[in-house]
Amino acid sequence: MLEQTAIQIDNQVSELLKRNSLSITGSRKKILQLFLEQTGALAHGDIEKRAGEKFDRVTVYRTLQTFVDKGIIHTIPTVDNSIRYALCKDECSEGHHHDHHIHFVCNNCHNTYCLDDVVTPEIKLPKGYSANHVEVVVEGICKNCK
Amino acid sequence: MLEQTAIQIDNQVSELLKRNSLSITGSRKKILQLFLEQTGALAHGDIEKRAGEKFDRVTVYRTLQTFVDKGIIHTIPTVDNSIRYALCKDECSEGHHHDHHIHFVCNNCHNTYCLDDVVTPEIKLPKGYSANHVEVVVEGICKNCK
DNA sequence: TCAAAAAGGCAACGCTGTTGCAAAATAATC
DNA sequence: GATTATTTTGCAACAGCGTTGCCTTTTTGA
Repeated sequence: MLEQTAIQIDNQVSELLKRNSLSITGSRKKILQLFLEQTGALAHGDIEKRAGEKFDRVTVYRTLQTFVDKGIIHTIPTVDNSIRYALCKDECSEGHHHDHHIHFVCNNCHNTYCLDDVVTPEIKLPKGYSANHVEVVVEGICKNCK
Repeated sequence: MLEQTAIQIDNQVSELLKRNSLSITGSRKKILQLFLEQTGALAHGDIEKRAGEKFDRVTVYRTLQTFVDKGIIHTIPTVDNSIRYALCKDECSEGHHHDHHIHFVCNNCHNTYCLDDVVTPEIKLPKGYSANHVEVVVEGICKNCK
């Protein structure tokens, strides 16, 4: 991956916001940047810590909600009941998430990763049940901690 | 399944508590009964509503925690970030849960079921990742709502 | 540049889950 | 069956998360 200058990232972020017809504001740019700089997923707490000195708690909540609504990020359920957020791949659009990948939580570094190349398996359900969506969360040790 | 009299259930509950070397108290009996009467899983809120008139919020929390510690119930993560609890099968013991089944959340009746017969699939992870535990939650329509 | 619209900040609130401590219930011993 | 030791409960208080309403500030678009 090529190194990007601050200005390039800034442009990338603004582009992304425009494409989703969102106003370009400080908090949105800052929070999107956090996601772009980050390989794993972010908990609300992480975001608040890193962006919270400049922005209000409420703004962070509202910004994340906006991003989820627009299909820019998606949520990941975790066993410890703390929602995490990660960037969606481009196929997602407003009100239509297509996160058919699995999620991986490292027990060592506690990062959450979207394993985009691992497709959720087919699950054979008992008679009478029909599936809409399958969520798979794997816990273990990630490649950086092994 | 045979109908059980109130006394039979009461005995069953007391037995279960004794087997786990727990004191037999009103709240524990009441909450265990709720689980035995119920096919699906229970959210904390459900339990508080149905047992909360007689017992304090805190007692419900502590009772559930005790049951989880003893391996009597297990937690189920959900997409909406509300923990649910369900009875463990007999193989579970103190500090050692073996819930290798998948969980099903109905989008219609919002019940959560343990599908004990559906085993969690093998997931092929990318190089460097190793799995400890796999959690599968399927959303859809259950057999009672189809 | 200016008005309209959108977003942010602040204060307040409700809900969830936790902790410490005293009172009550249960278990264990005689 | 009574008495003591242990466990559990209820109460009060608290911290954290997430939300809402309202007013101010920023952004947009004309």
